[in-house]
Amino acid sequence: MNYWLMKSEPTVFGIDDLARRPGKRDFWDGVRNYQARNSLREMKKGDLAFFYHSNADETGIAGIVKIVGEATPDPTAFDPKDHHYDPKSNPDKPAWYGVDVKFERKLKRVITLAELKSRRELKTMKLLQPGSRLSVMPVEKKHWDAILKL
DNA sequence: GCCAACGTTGGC
DNA sequence: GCCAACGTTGGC
Repeated sequence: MNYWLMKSEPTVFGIDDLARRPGKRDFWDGVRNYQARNSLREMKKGDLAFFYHSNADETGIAGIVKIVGEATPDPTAFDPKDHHYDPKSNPDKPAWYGVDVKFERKLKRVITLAELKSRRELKTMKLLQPGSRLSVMPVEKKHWDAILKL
């Protein structure tokens, strides 16, 4: 079982949008970066991911989602009307993928980026490396556990 | 709104 | 293959 971190802007799609429909699955689409895409394809059913709010009033980890469906081609890449449309992508050879996620729980409070940065034990997290802008990335178990203890 | 860091594109 | 120009991400 692996752990992940997935970013979204809460004004577009936040943890509350998931919390509103418990038990339902949502397709995590719109990822258009190859490294992030590769992480999506490595995800297995049952993996857990932190739901991270970027560009938010409170930037940080807001909740946890469960991966309930492994990577399948992202249909928004083929839809000219979609904001994430990729004119170069070809349905016969899909470049972009998404996974199915399900709401697991909200954290009692948002664990802010500032707090994550302040923790010595989290220094080596991928999220905190300078210039790290990936919207989907792996989280080491030791970091996952440490964060849940905050 | 600003801007640094990064990814992508395209000319050569 | 190099690299400048441009677009995007995301913190502040």
